[in-house]
Amino acid sequence: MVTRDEVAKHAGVSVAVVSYVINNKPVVKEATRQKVLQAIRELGYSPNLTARSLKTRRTNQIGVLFNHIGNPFETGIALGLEHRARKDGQSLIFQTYDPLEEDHLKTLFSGRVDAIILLGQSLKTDTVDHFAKIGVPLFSVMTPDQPNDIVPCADINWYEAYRAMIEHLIRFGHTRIGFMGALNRESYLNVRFRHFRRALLAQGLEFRDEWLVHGSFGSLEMAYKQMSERLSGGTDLPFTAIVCANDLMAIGVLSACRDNGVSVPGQLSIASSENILMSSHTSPPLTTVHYPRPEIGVATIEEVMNHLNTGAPLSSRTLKHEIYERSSTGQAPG
Amino acid sequence: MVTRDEVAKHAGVSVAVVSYVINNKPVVKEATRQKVLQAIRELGYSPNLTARSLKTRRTNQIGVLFNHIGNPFETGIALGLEHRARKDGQSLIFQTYDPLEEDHLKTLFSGRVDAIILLGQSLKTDTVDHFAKIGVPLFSVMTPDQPNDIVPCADINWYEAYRAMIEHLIRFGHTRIGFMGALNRESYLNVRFRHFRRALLAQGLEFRDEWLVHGSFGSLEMAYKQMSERLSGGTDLPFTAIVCANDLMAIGVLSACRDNGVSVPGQLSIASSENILMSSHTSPPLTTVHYPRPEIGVATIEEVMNHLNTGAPLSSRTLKHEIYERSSTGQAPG
DNA sequence: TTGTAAGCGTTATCAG
DNA sequence: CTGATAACGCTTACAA
Repeated sequence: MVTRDEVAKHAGVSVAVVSYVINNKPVVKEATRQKVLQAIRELGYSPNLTARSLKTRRTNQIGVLFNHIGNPFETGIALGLEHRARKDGQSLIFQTYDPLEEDHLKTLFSGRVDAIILLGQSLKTDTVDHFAKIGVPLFSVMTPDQPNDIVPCADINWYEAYRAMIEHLIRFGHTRIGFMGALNRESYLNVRFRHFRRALLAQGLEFRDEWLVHGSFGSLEMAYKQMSERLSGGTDLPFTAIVCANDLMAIGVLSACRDNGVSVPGQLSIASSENILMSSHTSPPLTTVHYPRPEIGVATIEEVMNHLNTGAPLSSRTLKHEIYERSSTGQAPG
Repeated sequence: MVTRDEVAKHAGVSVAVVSYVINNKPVVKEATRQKVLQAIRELGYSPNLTARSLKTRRTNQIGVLFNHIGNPFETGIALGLEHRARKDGQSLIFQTYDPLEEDHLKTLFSGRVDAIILLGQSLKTDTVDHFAKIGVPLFSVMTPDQPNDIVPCADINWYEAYRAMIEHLIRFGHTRIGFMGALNRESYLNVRFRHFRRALLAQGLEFRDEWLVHGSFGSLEMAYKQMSERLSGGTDLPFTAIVCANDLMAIGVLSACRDNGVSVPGQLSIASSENILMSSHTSPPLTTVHYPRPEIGVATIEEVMNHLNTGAPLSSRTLKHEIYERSSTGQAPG
């Protein structure tokens, strides 16, 4: 590898001058500056970022904790993160979060990242404290199931979103509305369920435990299976509409309906959450809560960079959602 | 941040001993080892990876160049990459590749990564040479459109895959088979098109230029638009079956058919490539070439790690594909 | 078995 | 304006 020393020698200047040129210090005489740039070009030199990081105590790397890279919702957020991070010259290190190996994070990221972005994971207090202590800020996209006061979040107002969605369903005459959530412990989807339930009750509707269907957040298959079981029993569904905590599950539910001869929205209205690209290409297309994925990714990086650069405290942000009414919801049967 | 020096002081040993303990050198007396471990625990110390990298000249980071993180095909590969990389203690740095900023890669990764994994991008010779010179190996998942002899690849045998797919269509009586490829210059999808065309000719069928429909690899919308235009013209399609270079485009084509009243596979058979999760949940489900995404990701990391650890030369690998016959293909009309 | 010290490639502080 | 030189936190001969 070609180092700064070689460049200095080649240009006939000291190593310091090379640094000045690279870092655009305006102190260098134009002539020497050109000499150095010339040498850099000739040697194909670029500064070793690891060495620079060690010295400057800035890695320009941000850790991002995925739950499941295969989930298009999460990658939609990643798109915004990456786009904005690139502008700021930050690289993202993607890691799949495994609760069983949470302690591993401490060593994994040690001295490697300037900040860590969570995707709704509920970290142990111990872990949170550790990063606070070594000065690595945490910020979460999506409110974790077990929120922590020193981990601010960017999210939408799920309560308002579901309130609007429920109103939409009520206009179609639905009064018994089910929900498909996640079985996973401490999933950020639990937050959505709690808001849904609260919004439902606030509208004077009831919610029975047996109206909660268990899906699994990364997997459409699980949703398909669960719904198929309910449908193949021969007995009628206890609800006329179901709201799914994410689109992947809604697509599974839709498949289950199709395979079991249940018409959507004729016999069952399906509403969903997130609005991933695919949700407008199912048949019928899904009515869903639009989650501003790229925007929230961008906002997250901006918030984090602002903190890193100015020391301003990180603070939570609420972004705007929307209800996309498509044809998977309709008049309640009967 | 707590450093190794503090640990040494706290444990009453020299800094070297701390290193020995951390790196499991078997030379340390058990008693001192315990003293050190105790100090590490008490101080909540973990070694600074940046400093370690600088010294060992190993970053344990691998750069991964995406085309579009939103493409589920690419994230499916990432899943395999990440899973295997984690086992080897490697972190992945994901970057979206932008041909306009290709030169930027040199500085971006300088001293930061041990290797770079491409997802079918055709890098400039200049760039390839640069990384060869500084000793950062390149490996590509998917054969680039402009392959380079010093960038080995992992891929399936597309020629064989399409040969089998075409046979499948011929059995249904199709003789005029279109293809939807990518407009993007130098996309890895061009490779697929060339193999398709060759396979078609090899079976004694013809291929006319107007049977090539232009999609765009990251986007289902473009495919939808292109196909809609062809369909809304009122004239019949010149082919009875179409093979799409990826599932995302096939889903767009399917949507276009649905919205234009074209029955699939009654009036048009749709075959596809990749077998992303969603391709089995469209209606009808898509007949497609199964691309072993996680496996190819795993194989890639193994190949790269083997090279990094033993110095063995990187070599290209061909993985097994499969044809998944589902209901989007059927008897040719007429 | 443990300690000392050189050096990885930078940046940044001081003199000159 | 430019040149020495001391860190940054770690690994690893080599010495003790």
